[in-house]
Amino acid sequence: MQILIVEDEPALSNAIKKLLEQRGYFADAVYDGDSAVDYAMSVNYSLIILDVMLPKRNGFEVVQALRREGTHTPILMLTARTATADKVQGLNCGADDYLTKPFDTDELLARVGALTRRTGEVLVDTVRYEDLILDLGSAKLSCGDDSVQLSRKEYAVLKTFLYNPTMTIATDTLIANAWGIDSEATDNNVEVYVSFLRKKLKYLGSRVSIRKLQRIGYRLEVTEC
Amino acid sequence: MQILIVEDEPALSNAIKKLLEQRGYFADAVYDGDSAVDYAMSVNYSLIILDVMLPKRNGFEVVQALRREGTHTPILMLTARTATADKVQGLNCGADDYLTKPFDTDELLARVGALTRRTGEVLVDTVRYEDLILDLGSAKLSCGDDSVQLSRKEYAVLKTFLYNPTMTIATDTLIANAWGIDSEATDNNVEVYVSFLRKKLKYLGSRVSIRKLQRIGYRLEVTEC
DNA sequence: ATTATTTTTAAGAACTATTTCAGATTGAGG
DNA sequence: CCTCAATCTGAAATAGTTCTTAAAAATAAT
Repeated sequence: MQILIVEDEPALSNAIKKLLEQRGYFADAVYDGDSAVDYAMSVNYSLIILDVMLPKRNGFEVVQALRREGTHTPILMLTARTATADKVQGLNCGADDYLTKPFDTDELLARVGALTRRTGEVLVDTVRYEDLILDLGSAKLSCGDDSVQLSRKEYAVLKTFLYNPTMTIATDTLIANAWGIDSEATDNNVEVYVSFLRKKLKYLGSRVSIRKLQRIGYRLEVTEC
Repeated sequence: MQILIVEDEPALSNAIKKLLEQRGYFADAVYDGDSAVDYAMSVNYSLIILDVMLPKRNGFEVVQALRREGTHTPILMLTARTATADKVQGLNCGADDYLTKPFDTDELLARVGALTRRTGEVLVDTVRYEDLILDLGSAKLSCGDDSVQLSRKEYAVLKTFLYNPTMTIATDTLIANAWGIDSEATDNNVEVYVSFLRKKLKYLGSRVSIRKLQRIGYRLEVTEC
């Protein structure tokens, strides 16, 4: 369960991130409206927590931009004021819920829970492909009777593959998804993590392997037996 | 789709113009910075391809002038050097992408595609001819049930053939397309790659073969069976 | 604060692609 | 039929990419 936090005040942003991670969510944090749109368009988040007051583009503009692009990800808006006007404007322009600062952690978690649970009525918490099952909650990957725990990055990389099992995925796309759009990560980071994942896939004895197409990208491959 | 080429070296300018026109773009060419600004302000181009080194005003000055005038047309900068400094300066002053010379035609077309696609347009992802299917995403060539992976250069050469399946293609054209407009590649490079491709076509059992017309060029040929 | 785990960085090995070269082969013109 | 230039092909040399490992740095857990 992946959540995007859009909040320019680092202290608050970190606090929310930590809180969510404690509860088993994966959270990315960005600090302005433009990055928010970039991230939200490239990663399939289950929820976006969005401050109204932001550099570059304010929260309302971000919501509008995302909805215009066809993203249905639930959005929880944060506003510093009690102003009902903000609430109305927020909900009008496409947000799903809102919360005024300061709020307590229980309240935040309750709303996060409500909004993520709602995603598509059916709660999808695993991704399957061939003989692999990835548990999105615990990041545990299993194949038959065996299973291994994935680290956060391993999970992020593998998830990109499993969501696009037939596509060849460019290294840059993997970096954008797993490390972040404007990260400093290099091809070598991807190589290392692909290597980790290959080791785990081999250990599990899966039919699925990760193949490299030189200078193009990586793709899942299924070996018939 | 209208493109403005700003390049003072006539050979390169013409080559780019021809290439773009082959792909269905309309291209205007100008040779100095002042004309570039004049043209860009009076015609609504979808893209401007802009050399850094220019008479009268250099590329950076042109970008700045255009952005100051409120033009948002995407700009692709060309620079002769690998200098990252140029790239940074270019992107800082408002260009959207940049390319260092020498570049090959695929790379140019890919970037032109990326920059003009923002304004809509669909992406074709295979080319077919007779019994051959070339997957443009993965550079995989298939024929019936069999398929082989092509290398970068094999792909570039074969694609030129498949885009012009009935034409006789001059060796120089192949060099320009696959190695780059002002590259050092010789006829022998082409010969070697044609040889590689013939081997793969034979392996696939395709009806298509590559025929040499002495001193003229190469052409695809289909053998009836 | 210490320990364990994850992530990043770096370096060399292994692998793949490309270029170069030399000899073999082909084909046109005498 | 012979000769010369053009073309083809295989092999070696070079260049470029990807993989793996280990150690360092950062982060999380105890």
